[in-house]
Amino acid sequence: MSERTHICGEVTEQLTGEKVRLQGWVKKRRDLGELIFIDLRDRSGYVQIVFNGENNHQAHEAAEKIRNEYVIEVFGSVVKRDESNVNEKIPTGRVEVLVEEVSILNAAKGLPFNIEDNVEVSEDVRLKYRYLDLRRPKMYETMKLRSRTTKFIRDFLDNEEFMEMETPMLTKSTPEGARDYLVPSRVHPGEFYALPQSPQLFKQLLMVSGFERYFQITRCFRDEDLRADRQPEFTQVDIEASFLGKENLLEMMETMMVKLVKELKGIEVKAPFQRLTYEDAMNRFGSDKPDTRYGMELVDISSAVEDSGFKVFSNTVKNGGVVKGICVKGVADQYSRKDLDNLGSFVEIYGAKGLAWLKVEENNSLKGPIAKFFDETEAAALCEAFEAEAGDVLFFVADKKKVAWDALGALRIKFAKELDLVDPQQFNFLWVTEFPLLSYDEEEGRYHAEHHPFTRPVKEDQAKLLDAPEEVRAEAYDLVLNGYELGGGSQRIYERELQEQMFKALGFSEEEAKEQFGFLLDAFEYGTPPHGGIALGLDRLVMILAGRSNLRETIAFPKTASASCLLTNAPAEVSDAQLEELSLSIREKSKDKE
RNA sequence: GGUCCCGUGGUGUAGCGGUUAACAUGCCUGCCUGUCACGCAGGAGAUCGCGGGUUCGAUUCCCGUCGGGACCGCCA
Repeated sequence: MSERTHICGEVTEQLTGEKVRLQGWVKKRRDLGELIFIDLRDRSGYVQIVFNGENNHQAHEAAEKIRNEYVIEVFGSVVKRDESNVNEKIPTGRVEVLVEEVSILNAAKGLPFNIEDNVEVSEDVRLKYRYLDLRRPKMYETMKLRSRTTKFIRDFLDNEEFMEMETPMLTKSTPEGARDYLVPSRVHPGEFYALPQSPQLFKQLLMVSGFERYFQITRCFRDEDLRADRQPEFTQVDIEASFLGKENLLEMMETMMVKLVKELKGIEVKAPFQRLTYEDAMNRFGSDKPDTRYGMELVDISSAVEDSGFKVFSNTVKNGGVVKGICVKGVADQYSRKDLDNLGSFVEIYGAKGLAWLKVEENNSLKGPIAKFFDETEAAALCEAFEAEAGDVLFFVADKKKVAWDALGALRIKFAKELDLVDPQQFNFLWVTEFPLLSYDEEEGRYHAEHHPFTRPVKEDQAKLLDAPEEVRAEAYDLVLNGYELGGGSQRIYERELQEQMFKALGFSEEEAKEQFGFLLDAFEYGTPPHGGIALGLDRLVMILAGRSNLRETIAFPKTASASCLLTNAPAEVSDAQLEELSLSIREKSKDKE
């Protein structure tokens, strides 16, 4: 077996007359009897190779045995095709390779599915045979896009004098945040490491150490339920910098994203990015990660309907709730009364008790089950509030603020999808700022950190940390792209006293704080620079760049919705000997044997 | 933890209270010298995810379970 001289995709007219040796996979064999065509594929594309029984009996005979996805090597000459035989659809379609020698490097069984881009295969089959799924050119392109993305980011940050450093994967479980993946210690029976949810503490310690600019493209683990855009292990671009204020950091990130999108997608994005406060984002879009590629913003009509004859609205406002709505343009004819009524069950998912709707007709007249509650003046006021015209449909949720936000925010997204309002070529970056630092957890009866416990409170709000925690805003920022949270970060606390106050606000006793985070508190006493950072979700970024809506498409070997791997069958039971070594015993599973 | 959708030859689908379980594609065999979604002829291939129930009879209806997916909760 000799080395190949070329890759399939580069066999074009320039090579006419040359001898080439190619190696690759059989994409397709077309057997016309004495004449056999094979499309030979490698990572670069494919080229047609020809076996002519008249000219080369031996090679032709071998070709008769070749099947799809065999790996073969051919030696032959590149010839121009007759004008009538040119295949304009592929870059190599003006030539073909006349085979002189062929050898089968490895045969292939019949595959569970064809290696083609337009897969008609269910995802579980794809995942079970992921190594074949990844053979599809589209998957190759996605993985290549991912590789180029990380390369771009590395180069950019390197150029900004950031240093790539590694932090432990076997680390300590901490109380705040997501559920940890635990790793039992053999050496310390009964004790566990945790896989990192993020390198948060370590990167802050690196700031204490004086590295000033750190980054890492690293795996993080969170043992929570999955979603289309959430995997239990995912990759973060983790960044931290000292002496670099929030504004400078955000500007740097904007530059990075603008250049990245330009380089990888050829799309121009303008900086600075739009900024929304958390409150504005929720009020206008019902989401802290709004997709601003389309309108349909939420409108608050609480004050307008406070004295409305429609008791559902007026009573909600009187009881401290809100009435909010969205206007969907020009769809009155597309949705029947029944369709609209059925949307009620959609908003119920988000805790709403119902969805009121009104169709707008000429001269601000309203139509629908609740239209009778609004007189002419009120109807006109509503239409004005929504800038509604004839043919539009108004939807309302009257409830607690959060329910109205969630329900209408979700409805807005649903309509945008249904009505195809989204431009896939548009990249709308924005920053969401001024998140609340803390939120009250009813179940646990204590506050927990919205971002994480190391986030710096806004300076003016610091005094309120212990008296009015819910009013304190965080020096935090989320980067949002097209309705996805791409990343988030904050300026950090770097003074022991403030950090101690924060732990106190979170309901930690002094002992607990010391026990869990003593090393950080101690570190803060040895000269800690002001610092802050951000972490970007690489998988999500690639997903959006690739125009996919599912994270599994951007990860070579992803997990299913129930966090298992169909390829390796992980997770799996382990031997008693392994358990013994780790001083573990498994509680008897409840088996419903009857 | 919860809600919803899906599970039928290798793959993707159709189907129905009693069928010879249909179609496409793939596969196998034969024929074919200009195919590139090759064509033509023939053929093999399915305990209808699993368990239970209803029924004279279940792939079909019901319950459970397992697997896949979407979402709510959860995810600092």
